[in-house]
Amino acid sequence: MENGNAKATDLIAELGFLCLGSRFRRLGERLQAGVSELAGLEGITLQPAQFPIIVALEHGPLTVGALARRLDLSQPGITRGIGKLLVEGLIEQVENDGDQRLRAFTLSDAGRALLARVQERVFPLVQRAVADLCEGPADDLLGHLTRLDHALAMTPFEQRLRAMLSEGSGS
Amino acid sequence: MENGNAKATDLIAELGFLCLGSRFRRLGERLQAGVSELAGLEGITLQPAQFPIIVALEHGPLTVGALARRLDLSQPGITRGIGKLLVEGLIEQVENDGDQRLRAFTLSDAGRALLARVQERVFPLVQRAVADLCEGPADDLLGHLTRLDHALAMTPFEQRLRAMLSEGSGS
DNA sequence: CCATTTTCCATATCGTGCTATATACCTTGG
DNA sequence: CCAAGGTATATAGCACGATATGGAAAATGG
Repeated sequence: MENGNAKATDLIAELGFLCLGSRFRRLGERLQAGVSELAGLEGITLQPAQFPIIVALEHGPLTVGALARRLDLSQPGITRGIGKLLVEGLIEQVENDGDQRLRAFTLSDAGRALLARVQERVFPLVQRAVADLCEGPADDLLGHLTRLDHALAMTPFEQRLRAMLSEGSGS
Repeated sequence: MENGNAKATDLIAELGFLCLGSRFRRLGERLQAGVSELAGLEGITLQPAQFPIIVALEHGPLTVGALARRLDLSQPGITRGIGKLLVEGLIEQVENDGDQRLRAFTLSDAGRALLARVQERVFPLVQRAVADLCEGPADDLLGHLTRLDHALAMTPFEQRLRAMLSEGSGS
């Protein structure tokens, strides 16, 4: 998105409940982009969709199917995410003497270190930035979404996160 | 998503403001899938992301850039959507004697007919289904999202739309 | 008036969700 | 004990958001 200002003419927002799917996707895209940029600034190259996976693995190994159920995402999506994390050496396959169909994974030392870093340096900022974003006179869902869209148009999420960075998170 | 029940273990939902991007995308995906299926049942093969484009063209031609600004989507996304609509004969390029960089499009007769059909047969059901989905004790955004996720897990959006179809929309 | 910059659109490619289907392993029944 | 069916994962490919970049037309300015 090169146009930072959503104008007063955002048709998808005007449509309200119609095209709400597009709207959610747009929002999700922007939020993930912000998280991704912040992580990059912290030297963390993880892509946004990998975060929930490593969080899920925090307390012990899980199989592909278990991850899919835990995150309520499709199994092929998990398989893909797992592949990336394996390549980056953040997770390891767990030895398994039993059912040979199962593939369980656990965080590697590098993965645990990265998760700790994420939890210390990234998540608190994201938490604050999103909470800020969601502030305001609570109304209905559409009101929330409109406020979100508008707030994001005024100040992109990445910028909000950068602001938190420089503001008061010096660890 | 083959597992219709989100369990009580949806980690992405548990994470609250963290991973909200993934959550929005998941929701958007499901809503669009429902709309797509409903449209299919009505004999309308449009993909969900095309709806806002044809709605935007309802009141006259727009250029690629104007559409991108109107819908607050990226220009390449619009170019792609335009391409599909052209192939299906739902829009036509407008003659243009002036600036040769501009490409403006307008609804064809088929496109206008389809839009009318969408507005009559699809949008009212979507409106009702989403409104139902969003009902409940209005609280904060996360409450809304949790309710949405949960409601969608209990009864998929497609099923809700189909219910509306059989219920009382016999036009 | 020509060179440079800007604007508009197209193309290439990526990330992340999905479905459908193939494959390999396990389980079960006859 | 083997055939049939079920389950777990992988692969293929699509939809739809995005960014980055290229080419052509227009605007600008020296």
